Amino acid sequence: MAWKPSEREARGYHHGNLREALIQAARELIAEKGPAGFTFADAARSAGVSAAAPYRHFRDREALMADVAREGFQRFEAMLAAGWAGGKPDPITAFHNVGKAYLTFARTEPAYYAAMFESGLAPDVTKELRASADRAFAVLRQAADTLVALLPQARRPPALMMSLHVWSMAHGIASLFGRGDAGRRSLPMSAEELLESEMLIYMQGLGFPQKV
Amino acid sequence: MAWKPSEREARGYHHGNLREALIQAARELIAEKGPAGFTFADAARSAGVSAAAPYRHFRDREALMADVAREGFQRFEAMLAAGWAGGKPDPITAFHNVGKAYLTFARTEPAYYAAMFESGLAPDVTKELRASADRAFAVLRQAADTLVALLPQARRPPALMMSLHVWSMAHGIASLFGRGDAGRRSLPMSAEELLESEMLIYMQGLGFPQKV
DNA sequence: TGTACATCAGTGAACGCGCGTTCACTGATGTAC
DNA sequence: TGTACATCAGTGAACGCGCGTTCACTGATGTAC
Repeated sequence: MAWKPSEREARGYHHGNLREALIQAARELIAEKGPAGFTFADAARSAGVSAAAPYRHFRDREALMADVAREGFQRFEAMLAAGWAGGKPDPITAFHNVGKAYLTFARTEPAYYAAMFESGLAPDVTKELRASADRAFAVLRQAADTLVALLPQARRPPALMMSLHVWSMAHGIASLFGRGDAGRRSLPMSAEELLESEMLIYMQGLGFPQKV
Repeated sequence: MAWKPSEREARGYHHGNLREALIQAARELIAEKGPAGFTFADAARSAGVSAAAPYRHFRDREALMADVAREGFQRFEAMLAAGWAGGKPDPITAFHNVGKAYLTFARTEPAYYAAMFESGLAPDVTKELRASADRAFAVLRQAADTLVALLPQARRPPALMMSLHVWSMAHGIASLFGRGDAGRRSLPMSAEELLESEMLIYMQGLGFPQKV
């Protein structure tokens, strides 16, 4: 194995990117022990820095948590948008893909997901957090807009309502069944299958054809 | 104001019902500050007892939390069963009432709800917890059994799947919008209306008539 | 290119605090006779 | 009905620990000239 400087030697007195390193450390600790399972001091320790250092970047633990959540919503938005893919190959398939992307995010990024939805943070503890959460929801909302437009005018549900319905399905499944962490409830089918079938039945109820 | 003995004077050396008092104290603290927002010592203090006393009744904080959750599931089961009311006046109406009961529970008992679903407890940290959770779910499951039997045999969905769908809807709405605590996301419609419409569309998709 | 200086982002020691946990104890209660 | 005794459910003092937070400090970096 080639010689590698110790982390401390390598970085010297200044860390260089402590802010991001703390967010990263917080994510790892949340993934390990849940959103309540770490302290400000823990995060500093994980980042290889003294307990006083984080104060240069975050007012307190909550401010750090809010930034983890904000970053999470940004990636969440990107993931949902990638699922939607501008409504390709067709809006209905794309809508199902948004649902899949939702669950994939919750499964592959349980720490972000926990910070976003289970950390006890108020949704508008900061303007930035609120805005990034709204932008993520807007992806779902916009997909719903496109979908309802496929229906004859007389039978169009409110797109906002539809997007809230789908959000609640996906969030319900993700938080009950769809997480990497141990101890979740187990199921006779995958979370993805469960959401897929649920959305299918729901959309049937709205009068959508299976394909467009 | 009439003379009233201080709590300590009134109860004397022995508390009499400390176990229940600690569960009650935990509930109040959870309602105030969230499931992570209290310590074992806090609970003792709230119950008016020394910090060592809880050890006579609970191994640690987690054991106390598990008992709060267990008690919560028992009341939850009762509430859902009351909503179902044996399928009266008709199964479809009764099914909607189960959904309403779900949200009512989450709203009126946010502390129980948090202990049950958001405390980070593993669902089977104790046999008793697991069993009480299963009994609550069984109410929903049994209602679904009754409902699917209304459909022509060829179009019956699996009742387990149906009950998981409805559970995820209700849980999703409850945890995103339907709580008493501050900081939840606000909505253009009530959580109840949202769930009612969601279930209606879903059941339409399964081919249920509006009434039976 | 070199030097002086301001600014920034860390350190590490210190503090007070509350928590979890143990322990020998003690007051109250229940029961055998 | 009274007494002795076992058991139970509390007390309160003590401990070690880690956290949050402040502070004067210092090493590194950037910039003006």
